[in-house]
Amino acid sequence: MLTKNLVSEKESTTKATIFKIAAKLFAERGYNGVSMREISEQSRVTKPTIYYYFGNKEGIYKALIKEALTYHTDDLKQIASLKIPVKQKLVELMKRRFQISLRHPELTKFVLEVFSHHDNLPCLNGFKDEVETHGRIFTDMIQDGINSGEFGASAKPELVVQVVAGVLMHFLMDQLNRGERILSDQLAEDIVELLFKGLNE
Amino acid sequence: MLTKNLVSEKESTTKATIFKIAAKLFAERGYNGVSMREISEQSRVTKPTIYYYFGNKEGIYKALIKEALTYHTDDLKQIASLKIPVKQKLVELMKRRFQISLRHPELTKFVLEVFSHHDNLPCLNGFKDEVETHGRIFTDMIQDGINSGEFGASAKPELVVQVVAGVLMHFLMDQLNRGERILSDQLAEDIVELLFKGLNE
DNA sequence: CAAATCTTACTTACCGTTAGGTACATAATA
DNA sequence: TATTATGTACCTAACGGTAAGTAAGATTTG
Repeated sequence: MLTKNLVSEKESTTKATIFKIAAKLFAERGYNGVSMREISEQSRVTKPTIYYYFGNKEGIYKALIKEALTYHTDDLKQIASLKIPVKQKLVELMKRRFQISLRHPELTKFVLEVFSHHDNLPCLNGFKDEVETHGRIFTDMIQDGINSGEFGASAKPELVVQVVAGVLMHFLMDQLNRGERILSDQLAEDIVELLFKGLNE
Repeated sequence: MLTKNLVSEKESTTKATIFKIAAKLFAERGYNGVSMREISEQSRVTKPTIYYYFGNKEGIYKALIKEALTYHTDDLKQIASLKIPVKQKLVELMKRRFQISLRHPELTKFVLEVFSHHDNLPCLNGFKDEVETHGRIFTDMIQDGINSGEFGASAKPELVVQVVAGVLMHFLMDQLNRGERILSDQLAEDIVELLFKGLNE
């Protein structure tokens, strides 16, 4: 278990309320689709209160990204350090990402937004290092699998990373955009199994 | 080759100019990140001219999505009808998507936006049928591969579709967000080969 | 101890700017 | 001349942001 909790799970102070409402709205309609007025109204505080706590619009947005990114990177680090086969690490990663995505869909949206920044917002530039760190931990993990002989040597590590990351993100996105629940521990296992065995078996 | 050309390749009428500029801007900063004023200025026409041709802001956006979606669906249909192994169809699909993404990154962004609608824009609801059609063609194609024994029978068809689609979209997205060129025919072949053989070989 | 001051957490009321959109005049074309 | 295409000038609503003020508690000071 992670030591650090999510802000969105903290006590219901004014700041935390704004944080949670903003997360929900930004996740629903994106940065430019949400106004400060709307956040303030739904948070049942006045606009300047938001500015008091977060400085400006980018301030809240960045705070939300930071929160989500830090959580996911910490989680990945912890998985990477486990003493289990790499294949199991992939399963564990998928399971956890699926779970957090079900529990905190808003924050998951922010991570996806940063990793696949559709609209290039001014805010996202400051997080390249974080993203790179995340990517490096992931790459090292796959490389371990190849080095130890667990994965085939013919597989190019960077390619594998991209494929796995792509599949993971796709399923997260799919869940976020649907009503019904599609993610499950079983699905995580099935996906990794398919990637491992390939289409031909 | 496809019979239908892209609007963005048509002659340089006022309407086509607006269309192209709008595509570029929306792709760069998303629906809410672009103003009609900006489109009009960069197109070097006045605002009412845009309204004359497209009705309102959603009008241009929908026209762009329609264009991109139709093109991609037609292309997929054509690939599905080819008399080659399904594995080769996947390679062909990836190659073509890679190529179109390099030649028309803006329109590719619209397709990705519809398929992975981050911000749920009001405009996107009208395209669910189109998306479903696209998905069904794709699913049928994979099912063919399983039926014919080309793919392993143990693989669940829906899962395979999701995995392949996820990987494809991931690489398209990655290309769109980078400076250097990463997509190539060779990469398309490598990806399909990896998916086919699996990680263990 | 009490008056004065500072600090925190907010609100009221407003700013200048820009958003999407349009009524109407005019130019070009057929 | 009728229709199509484009420009001028403007509307209202909403935007992000802020200056100024305040109620309540903590802290300092006489």
